[in-house]
Amino acid sequence: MKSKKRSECPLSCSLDLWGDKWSLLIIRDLMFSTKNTYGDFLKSAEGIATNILASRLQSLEESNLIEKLMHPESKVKGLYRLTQKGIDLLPILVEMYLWSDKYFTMPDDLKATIEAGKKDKDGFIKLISERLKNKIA
Amino acid sequence: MKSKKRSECPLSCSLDLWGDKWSLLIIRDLMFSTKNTYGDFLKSAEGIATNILASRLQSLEESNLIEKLMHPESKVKGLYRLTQKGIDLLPILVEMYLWSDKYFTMPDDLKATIEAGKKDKDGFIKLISERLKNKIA
DNA sequence: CTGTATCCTTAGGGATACTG
DNA sequence: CAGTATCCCTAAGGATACAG
Repeated sequence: MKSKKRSECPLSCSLDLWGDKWSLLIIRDLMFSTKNTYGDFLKSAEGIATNILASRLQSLEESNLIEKLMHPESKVKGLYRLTQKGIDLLPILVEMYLWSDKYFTMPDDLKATIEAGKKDKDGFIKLISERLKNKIA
Repeated sequence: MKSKKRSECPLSCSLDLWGDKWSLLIIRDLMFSTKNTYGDFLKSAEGIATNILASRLQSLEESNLIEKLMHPESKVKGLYRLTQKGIDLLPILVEMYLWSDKYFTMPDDLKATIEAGKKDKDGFIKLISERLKNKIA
């Protein structure tokens, strides 16, 4: 939620930017699904509230992790996508998935993806990363 | 702070366990410094409040990310250390540092460490990880 | 010094209504 | 449907006092 800086520690600074319970879930949606609109994010399983979503989209944009574009098919709709800075969070998310895989039971629809990430982590990161970069370019 | 489960998504589950603004800072202290007591954590630069620290230590222990032992030199003191589950968070923290290195200015005392992590990430992780495992064994 | 407890303020967040 | 606004409650968290 972009809280105020607590120390010079880079880890702490990162947490101040996106270390809340919702920001990374929006990032996740933008990374691993085709979700890219307000309504898409709302529909995600966690059930984020409308006001929270709006506030997070705003703070993520202020932090330059995502950017908001005009939707090509609608005047009112925004279209959100990751910036390079946001894309660079990918290795962190991947490691989180790998950790989770060790300590939680994985939903079926994720098993294949995780397996790919486990087999060839760097390759997997590169693949997704390229895919996302192409959207920017 | 171990909030209630919002979905089956492993990423979301992880955040429910340690995705607050303080938990990872305690983990950081246990990983990259010699801090291992209540007073040590209190002294960290971010200035955590006593009640928050106590609550986080408790929830991290409940989640089996850390464990509390008797301090060998004191009857009243607790001694905290990472469990294997906690140690396994290391790659996540390392990726966070590497991301930070790209987008924040690094404090001088961290530059050398980060440089080591950048040069040989896997080796770095293995090194720290072994060091922490030896404390458990 | 290690924690616990209490007080109190603010921020997070759910529900829902509302506007374009 | 996209987003804002309001209401209201609960959780987070700072300050400080207190107990062993």
